[in-house]
Amino acid sequence: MPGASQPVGRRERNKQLKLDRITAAAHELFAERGIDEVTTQQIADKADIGTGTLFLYAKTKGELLLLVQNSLYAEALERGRADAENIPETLDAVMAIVRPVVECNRTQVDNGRVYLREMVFGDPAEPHHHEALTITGQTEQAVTAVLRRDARVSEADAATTARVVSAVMFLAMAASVNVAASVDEILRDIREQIAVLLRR
Amino acid sequence: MPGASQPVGRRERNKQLKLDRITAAAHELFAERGIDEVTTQQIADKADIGTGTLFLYAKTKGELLLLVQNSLYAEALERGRADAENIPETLDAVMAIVRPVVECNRTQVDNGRVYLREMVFGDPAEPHHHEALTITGQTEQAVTAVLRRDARVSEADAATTARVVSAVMFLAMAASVNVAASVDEILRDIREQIAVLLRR
DNA sequence: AATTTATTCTGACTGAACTCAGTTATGAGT
DNA sequence: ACTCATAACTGAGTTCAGTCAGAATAAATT
Repeated sequence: MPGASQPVGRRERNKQLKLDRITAAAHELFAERGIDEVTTQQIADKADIGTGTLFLYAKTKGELLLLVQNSLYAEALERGRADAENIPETLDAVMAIVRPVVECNRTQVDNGRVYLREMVFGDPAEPHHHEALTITGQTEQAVTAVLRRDARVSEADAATTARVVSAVMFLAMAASVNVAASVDEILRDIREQIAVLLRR
Repeated sequence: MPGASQPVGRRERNKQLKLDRITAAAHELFAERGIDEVTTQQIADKADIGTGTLFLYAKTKGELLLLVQNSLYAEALERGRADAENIPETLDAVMAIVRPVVECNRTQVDNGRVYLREMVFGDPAEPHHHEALTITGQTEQAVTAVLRRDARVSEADAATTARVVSAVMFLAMAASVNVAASVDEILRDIREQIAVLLRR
């Protein structure tokens, strides 16, 4: 019997099943109505678990959003990373990484903004929060990698520049000034700032 | 009789008095315990008004924090602006503007972070929120003015660069990674990023 | 001065996130 | 199979920000 080396009891299986149900329920409701129009009670009901149980799997409602969205951002990053490889010009390559992230973020504006809010102000000790930060870190690394190909950017500055890019992205997506802005408008906004950053 | 041109009735006077009491109460309690350890009920009690009245003067608890702290940030900006005037080196001059703001923000870490959170994610239609954004705008203008003195920075780029500086400041102060960081550590962090931004 | 109108105040109430003491299910030991 | 210990679950209960229908007060009008 394959896999018998790791004895996985009913406990583990049930836990995984519940987590799956919670993730599915939260994902669906958040996508449909936006996080602010959904109560934790509704998620618990849809996942067919008790109220208290929900909070065993995610300490806060915000964590629940991170749980649901992290994988989407990870995919977006992967797409951007691939796109960037074939683009020689530095600014264009950086923007190739940025674009899918912004698109992902703007699928639902409210959810996107809450996601960012949780990332910066949430509790880093929580697992889903930590994963979100990891994705941001990987995004910065991808940008760093692109910058290293550019002779104008000193090796030492690449990582710092990537952090700045990250900060610019964050504010462009999060700022209430931009709540009504389209993906392209936000991308233009970000591009302008990164252009100045790279101009030397 | 001077001032009779603007008839100020009991209504107006009472309103001002109440606003003053609310501001004082909130200021004191927030400073003492931090915003998260204070309930709106306690503020109302201390200001000697009803619960509902509080929310006539500030729509949310967050707005209350903005109401209380805006003037402090405005003062910090003024100090920085003055300091920057006598500093010829661009990076140092920018940091002279940054420093008092960071100091102000770090007087009480939790309050400082919530202030930033409200600024980015709060409702821009609210008056105190709007004022906070104005102060940020003025900070960016002060940075812009300093940058314009630098021949390396093109006139057209100055304002954009100032926005980037603003984004860097925001994240350095807000990020949970830095909750335990000292003012000097945060300043070093910001300086490093701005240095790269200005290196050309 | 009395009456009407408009504004401001109020605290009991609501809604929703999150908790916790008690219950139930699982697996280990005998 | 039975017992015990531990982990997982539960929903009534708590807390607190924010609301709202009605009371109170100030101004305007007669």
